[in-house]
Amino acid sequence: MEIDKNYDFDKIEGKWQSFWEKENVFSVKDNHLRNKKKFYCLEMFPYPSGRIHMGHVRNYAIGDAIARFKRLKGYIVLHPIGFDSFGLPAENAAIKNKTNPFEWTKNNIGSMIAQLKRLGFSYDWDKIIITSDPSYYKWEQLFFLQMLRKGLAYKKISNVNWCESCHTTLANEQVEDGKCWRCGNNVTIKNMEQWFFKITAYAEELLKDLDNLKGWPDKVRTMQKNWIGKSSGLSVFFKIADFTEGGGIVNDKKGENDDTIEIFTTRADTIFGATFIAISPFHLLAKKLTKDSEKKIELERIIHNSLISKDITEKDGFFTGSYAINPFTGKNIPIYVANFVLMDYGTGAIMSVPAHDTRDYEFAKKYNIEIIRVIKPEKEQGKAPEDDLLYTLQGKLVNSGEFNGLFSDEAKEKIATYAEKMGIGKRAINYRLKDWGISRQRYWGCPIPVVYCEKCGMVPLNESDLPLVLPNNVTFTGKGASPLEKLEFFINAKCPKCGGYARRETDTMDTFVESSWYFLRYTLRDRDEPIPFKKEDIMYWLPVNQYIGGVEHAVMHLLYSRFFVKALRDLNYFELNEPFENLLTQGMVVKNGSKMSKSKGNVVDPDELIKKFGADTVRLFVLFAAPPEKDLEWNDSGVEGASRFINKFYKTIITYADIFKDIDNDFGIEGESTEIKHSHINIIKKSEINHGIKKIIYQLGQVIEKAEMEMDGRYHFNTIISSSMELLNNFNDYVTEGVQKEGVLSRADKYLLKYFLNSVIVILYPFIPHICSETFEILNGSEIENELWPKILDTGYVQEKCNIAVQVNGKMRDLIVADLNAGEDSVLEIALDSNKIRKYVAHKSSIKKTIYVKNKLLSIII
RNA sequence: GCCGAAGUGGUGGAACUGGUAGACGCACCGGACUCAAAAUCCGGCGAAGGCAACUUCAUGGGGGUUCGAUUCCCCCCUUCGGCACCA
Repeated sequence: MEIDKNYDFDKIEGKWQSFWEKENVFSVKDNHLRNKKKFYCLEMFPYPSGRIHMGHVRNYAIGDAIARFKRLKGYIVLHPIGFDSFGLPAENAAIKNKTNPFEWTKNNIGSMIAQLKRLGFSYDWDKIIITSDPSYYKWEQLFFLQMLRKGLAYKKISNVNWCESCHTTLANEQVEDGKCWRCGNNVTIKNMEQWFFKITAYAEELLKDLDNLKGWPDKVRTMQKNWIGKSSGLSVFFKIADFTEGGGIVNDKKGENDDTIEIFTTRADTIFGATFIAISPFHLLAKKLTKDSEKKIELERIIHNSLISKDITEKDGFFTGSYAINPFTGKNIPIYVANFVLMDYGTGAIMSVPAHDTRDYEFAKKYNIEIIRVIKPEKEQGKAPEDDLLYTLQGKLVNSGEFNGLFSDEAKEKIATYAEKMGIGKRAINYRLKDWGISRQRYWGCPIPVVYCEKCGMVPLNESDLPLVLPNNVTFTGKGASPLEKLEFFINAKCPKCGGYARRETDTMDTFVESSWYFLRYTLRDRDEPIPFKKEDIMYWLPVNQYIGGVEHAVMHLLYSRFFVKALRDLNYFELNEPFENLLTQGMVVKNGSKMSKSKGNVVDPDELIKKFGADTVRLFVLFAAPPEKDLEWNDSGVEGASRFINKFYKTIITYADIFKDIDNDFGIEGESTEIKHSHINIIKKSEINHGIKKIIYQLGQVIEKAEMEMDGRYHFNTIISSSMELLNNFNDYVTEGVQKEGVLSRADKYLLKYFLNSVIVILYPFIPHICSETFEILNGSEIENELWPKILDTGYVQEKCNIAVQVNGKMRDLIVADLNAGEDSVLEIALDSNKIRKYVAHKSSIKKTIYVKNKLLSIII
């Protein structure tokens, strides 16, 4: 082949990209390799916005490095890509530009595929997934029906989050700081009928299994743990007193709960200090107990305010006029409606202990409610007099009858036991996690396969009628409800049960549903098979060995996916508990300290960079500039540095290509382990090897080892790359200077130098695959894809001398040279010989103690 | 407010289980090549003092453990992230 003198990245990258594509190099198709060890490498799939941005480049460069490395290590690697193609932007574009979401999405996917291919990622393109395709969401609809049957999907009326700008409801996880996660608009509360997935049924398992996810960052595990928010405590029943200021409650005997309020507390030790009951404005009893017409207006006002915003700026409430009996003190305590009590946590009612809870304290102060102290700090500290009334930590019980003198923990236990014995309470566990609201009042999503029949009510579609295809010919006004509601031909349906008229569900599913199982679908080889995936494939490929994506999905996507896998497991699809074994959350790409965004004008366009420097350079910089979990500060001259290295690398190879042309790679070193030896024709004697070469081969060995370690989960590619740069510098130094000193290269030397260069090429291949494919071909005339990770060679290199740091009284005073593995005595001799040391240590007799770390350090204490 | 992570040269970042702080880049400075520039190559590069060899100080600040601390412990400061009336 003809070798270009100059590095022409366009030509080289184009050549290898079309080779990879034509030969389908990265497609996993061989079913007979199943006895090989597998590796499932997955990056979070993108939304097809139309353009790849630097965040994607980073995410996929990391994934590609891992995938390519594992192939070199002999694994059979599944490395797929797809598009999370349902979602609002397509619909918004349709409204704004009068485009069709199908067309818009299709075009975007097309241009993004081209960009991904131009970056040279080693995807198995045969496995591509497009979630807005009926062949994909058909299975999602099937899962929905099966979950419905199992009670894991259900519909209920409740207060849900509503985003006015996206014109749809949102799941709890999708509200950040009281705002919509997508558009940042303020979220209000609406009372609506909605579909839910019963993720709470798995709360305990989702929590417990976090402990097994050792390959996840602690940060993400903690976030999920806090999100699930398990707390154990006590449910206590407070009887409502018969006599009230308002004239007594009317017990209509409809429910026996009418004379009892159940509360939940984690601080049962403070129950003697409960001086009022606070109930949520949405609590059933709030209406019932509020008789007074003025107070009814109060209640309406508080409810109204709670619906406008999730934020409570000030504590607000009123006395209902009724009292409850504290079962421990027997005293009547007032029942308040309070805006800070959440309806959807616990029972929607609390016992309020103003002396020991900040919120209750604030409320009690505002409404002049009695404050009784029942916990004494273990150590009284000097505090301001007002603060004296509020103490929220644990301590010793006072004013608590027979429980006086106990410490909080013990008291909680005893009080719970007592309550259970007396039938006035029971131990209870509550979770902060709420069921996953999946209804979206939008068009561009997976249709929910149910109808509403006038006679039969809600009826699920027959499985054989799936997919329920999202209609194409839709007009977008951008106003009011989902366009589906106006589509007569879509809405009007036949009831699967009675055949009568039925109205179709017009809500679509949250797009997080598609991303909750796409990693399972990738495993299916033949997409025409009438199944979502094969159990056998799932059991072989899953769990994903390495998952890579942004930390912004720590709770949403990653929690939903874990739930989905458990739910599908319980629908008997497979036996798998967790989808993702190892998780890497990469940092953002930032410029001038802030996230790249159009509004800040600091966006770096990957296309322009590729045009100017090539894909390898962009990838190299992205991996070199920072370890993956950290934010990456963009730096234009840093990219030039990466480009410089790649040019130098290319030049080095072509400069020496001629020397190594006829040197084959099949050789062995005398004394090498037996199983390789017999196949070698050429055995090198250690004595034939130049010392300088032994040295760089030794250094190479250290880098191979280090790279293996990093690729085993820490993935600090930046250190591998910097060591490789050093290796190449050493090589150049050796061939320009060392050879002159040591004389002509023997054949043995050439074997080793070629091995050296090939090894460096292979080490760098995961990061800059195009130039490594090219240079490997130049040196060997074959494809690097058939190559394996380099073995460490023992050339018999012995580092005869080593540097030893000498400290006197803990301060570094000199660096001395000693024989490798020299004993302490001889090292001390050399140290005492040094002028620098002698300045501090005049006589050997003045040494009190020495500490010696072999080949490293001698610490002298005088 | 609560929980968590991180603070190292001008800059991005190295430093495996406590053992030579600043690897490898970038920027900058000097030199070579050139009519000149770019590119490339060679050299320098934490701070302060000194002609110098060298000395002192230095991993956000303060303390501690240790012969020895960027690394372990305690307190504080700053930045970032998560949760935010979850009873």
